[in-house]
Amino acid sequence: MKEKLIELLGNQLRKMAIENPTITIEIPKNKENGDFSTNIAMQLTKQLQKNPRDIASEIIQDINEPWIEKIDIAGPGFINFYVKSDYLFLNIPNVLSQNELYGACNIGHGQKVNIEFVSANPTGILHIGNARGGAYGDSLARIMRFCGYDVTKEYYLNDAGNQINKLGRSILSRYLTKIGIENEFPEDGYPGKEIDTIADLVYDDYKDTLDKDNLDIFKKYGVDYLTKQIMNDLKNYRITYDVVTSEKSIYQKYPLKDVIAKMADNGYIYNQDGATWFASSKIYDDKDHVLVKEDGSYTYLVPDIAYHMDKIDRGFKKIIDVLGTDHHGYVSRLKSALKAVNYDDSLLSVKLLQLVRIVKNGQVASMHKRSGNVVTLHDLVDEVGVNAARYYFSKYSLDTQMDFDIELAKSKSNDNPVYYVCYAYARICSILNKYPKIKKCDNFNLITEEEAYNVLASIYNFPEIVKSACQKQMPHVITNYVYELASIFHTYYEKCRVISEDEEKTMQNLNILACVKITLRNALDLIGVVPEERM
RNA sequence: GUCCUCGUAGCUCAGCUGGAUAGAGCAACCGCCUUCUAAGCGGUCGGUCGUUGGUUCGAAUCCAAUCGAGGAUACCA
Repeated sequence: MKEKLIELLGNQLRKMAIENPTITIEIPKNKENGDFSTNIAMQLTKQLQKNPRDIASEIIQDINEPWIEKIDIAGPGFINFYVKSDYLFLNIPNVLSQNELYGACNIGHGQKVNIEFVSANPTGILHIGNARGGAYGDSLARIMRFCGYDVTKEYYLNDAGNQINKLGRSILSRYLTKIGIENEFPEDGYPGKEIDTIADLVYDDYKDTLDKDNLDIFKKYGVDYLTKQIMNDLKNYRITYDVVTSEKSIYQKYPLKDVIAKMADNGYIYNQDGATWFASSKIYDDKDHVLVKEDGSYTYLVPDIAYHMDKIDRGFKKIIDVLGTDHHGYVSRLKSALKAVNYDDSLLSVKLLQLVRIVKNGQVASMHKRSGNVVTLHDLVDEVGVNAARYYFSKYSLDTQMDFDIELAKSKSNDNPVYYVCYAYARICSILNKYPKIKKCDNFNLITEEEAYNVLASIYNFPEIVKSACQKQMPHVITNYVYELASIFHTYYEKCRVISEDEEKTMQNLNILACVKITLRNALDLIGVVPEERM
């Protein structure tokens, strides 16, 4: 419909000798302002040196289309179109036949996209901050896939380096204590309960035969166990990955020496104070950074550069990293580095999410691992369920600083709007289940209620909403939409009885219900929520 | 100090590539269950869009300054 209007307006403007105007058609918030609206007349005021209302009337003066009921010029110069509502009814068979594909499009044209998210180090189990990034990354992936992108969801597993050494030493310490050897727990070690569990596992297999020379065994047990836990927690949160890339494998594929050599060839490397530095300030950064420390070991940046080279080499045209805002300084470093190795850094975009703060008894609590306030993803899903958790985190834009109130989440979970939306779905199912066979209608002459039009108009908008969520890379657009559709549906439900003596009208209403069901389900799927048929 | 993000109703948030009287939910108050699920519906109350300037026919939206909150500025990852 929008396309039709744009074409029509384009023709009108051509008659006025205006070529290639950028016409935007929007759907007015207020229904009194028509079904569709454009502000083109106001945008042309400068160019034409005329008052916008005059331009508008000139544009519309000889429009005579059967499908347009009325055209108004309103306010400062908006052109409002009132379209015959047939187009809403025409959409019904369309929704029913597209079914789980309703709302999908192909603006991605199969372009290869890599979305990396969560990627927590396997040194502990996932917490609530990972829940936010996870919900975002996974939903974005679903949306982009729905829009025709070839999406790879990826987890970068840091199974090497300093953090893992710490992990190994932590487990070793617990193990030694267990077999009665006195030792001190590493000051910078990981204190979690799971460390004890892993030490037990090692003991089960090796009894008391190990000592500090077997650090590699402890590291391996730690990484294996925690990776399994992490993946399991994510799976229960409805997140699965297409690819898990291990840091170790990157070392083999891209020897870190070579990476640095390449940067050196391009003149971005210098030595100072016994360390090897990257002159990132010559590119995007305001500071230089160390790549090889005085003791000869690499900083985390080097494997990360290699890893992103790998992503580009694998042919991805869009590379999206989802990170916490505390990594914000890292972006210019990494982009500089990619440029320094002659890779196209514009392929990489980083989504920064504000950190989740925990509120306990009205107080903002620190969520540091040592503080004991860590809320794990596992517990969260246990307490409130996947649907509520996914919905909650998909509701907010990435740059709101979210305060997560533990008590609220636990005690008043029924206030979560996810139930409002799922309730709409359950109401629909309850009616549809009474009619195992629904005849597809092609005539909706008995549907006259405004509430029904509103439902259909909302459904009609869905594909646009999906596109916009995809382009803006903002899944919360879907969440807001789904709530609105549920609300419009509830109103319709209260106002118009679906089932009545009039069989034909009942059938026509059931067709509408089926469309709402499809749209709700498709939209919820994009944010990882699976509604129940009953509640 | 420098850089980034945010500041919208009592609370939690939408709206931000400039457009029509700034929208939801929660909270408060008033109505609605003999009929398809009341986890619902209808209504009332509630806003100097942090502040001050600027650009514009038009600014919550863009620009500058300023105040406030959070974050980044490691030979940690």
